[in-house]
Amino acid sequence: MNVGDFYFEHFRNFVTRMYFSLCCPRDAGDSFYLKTQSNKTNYFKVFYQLNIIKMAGNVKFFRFVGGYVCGAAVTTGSCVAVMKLYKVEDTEDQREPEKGLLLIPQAQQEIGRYGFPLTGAEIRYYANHTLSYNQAMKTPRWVAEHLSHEKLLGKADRKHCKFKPDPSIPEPFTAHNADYLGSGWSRGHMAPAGDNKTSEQSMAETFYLSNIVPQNYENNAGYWNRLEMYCRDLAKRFDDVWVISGPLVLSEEGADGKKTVSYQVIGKDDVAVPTHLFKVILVGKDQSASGNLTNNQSASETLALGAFVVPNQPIGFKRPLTDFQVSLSELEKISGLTFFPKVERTTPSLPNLCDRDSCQLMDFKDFTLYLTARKVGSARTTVKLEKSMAELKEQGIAPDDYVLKLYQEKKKELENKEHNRAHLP
DNA sequence: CGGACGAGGCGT
DNA sequence: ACGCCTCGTCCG
Repeated sequence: MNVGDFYFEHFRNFVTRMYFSLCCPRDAGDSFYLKTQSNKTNYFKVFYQLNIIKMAGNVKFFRFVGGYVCGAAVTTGSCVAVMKLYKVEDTEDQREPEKGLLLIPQAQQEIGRYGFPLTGAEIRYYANHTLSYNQAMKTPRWVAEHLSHEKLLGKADRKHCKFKPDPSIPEPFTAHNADYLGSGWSRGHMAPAGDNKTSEQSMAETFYLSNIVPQNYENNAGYWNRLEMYCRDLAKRFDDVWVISGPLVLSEEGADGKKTVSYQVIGKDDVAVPTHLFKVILVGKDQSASGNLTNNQSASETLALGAFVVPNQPIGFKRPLTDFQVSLSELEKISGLTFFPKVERTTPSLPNLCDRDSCQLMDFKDFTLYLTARKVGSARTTVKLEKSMAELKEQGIAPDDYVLKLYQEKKKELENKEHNRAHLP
């Protein structure tokens, strides 16, 4: 195959794909997608939007457009133009491979006459998180978020939120609360509620079951919780923190040496229970103020990345986070995902987050003090208040100044309240 | 911070 | 009478 044939093949493929993409049903998410495409694909956007609007439902017109694009490109005979189109194809492909397209070979038109299978894996956008859903597992494939110091301030309260099916997920593919309740598994957030203190709306959206996976109770409230806290802590030391989290079902090697993938499903919807959870953390410092570096240069010099795979089971305080760190390429291989595709993969690989930062989770003492502070702050009776403090003592931990101050303030408040109530007429 | 669960009120 | 929701309580 010579160079000309090579480009022609890709060009033909592109045009064919575009043809089908115009014919396939598209959901509400797609128009949003168009608005968010990079400048690189601008001309494609215009073409797409104009024609989808003007010619909706007119198959003949689609054929005409296909021919027009084909003819125009061919007559220019420009390799540059073809390469440009090829680039666009790449972008589109990566985004929604199931809605592929186009023209040509008669054979493809016949094969796709009634459309190709849809996976529902398109990217879904929420106020403060983004995800791709797995309709077979009834869980997300991955959930992405961006943390910053400012975004973590706020008073939104999870007590006002409820777990519920994501209204944007088709009913046959969504999980329900009943699947989880009494199953022995808790509803574990991928994008944590605690990352959405600034907005009741964005916090409420993290309670959609599209953002939830069946998670071991102790893991959820313990180790994974502390990992999420560490991510929020990173936002104090770095300008930007990007986090991508999701479930995994990893194979296990049996006594006979055969590797097998096996996982529980729960409820009438058969929600898949992951064997592991992953979290990829990318941090960056904004150096735009400090110099004349280009964006790319500054990015490559200030980014650091850590990838972690944590078993979906109780994990104590003895295990350091680094025990669960894996290389990005390793995680990509087992997850089937390519993370942060816009970050240049040069050698050597990105700086290790755990070299640039501690990767240390809160220890038992600090974590227990933190929980005690929460309980003291929310105590509604002096009995509960004293109980929280007694528990702390039982665990051999002396209250620090913060807990002590909180305790004394709360004690006064509750004593007054209870005294008044007792003397009410 | 992360969760579940039971009692009681409300609508059918 | 039953199911659903809210609230309060409980645990790590």
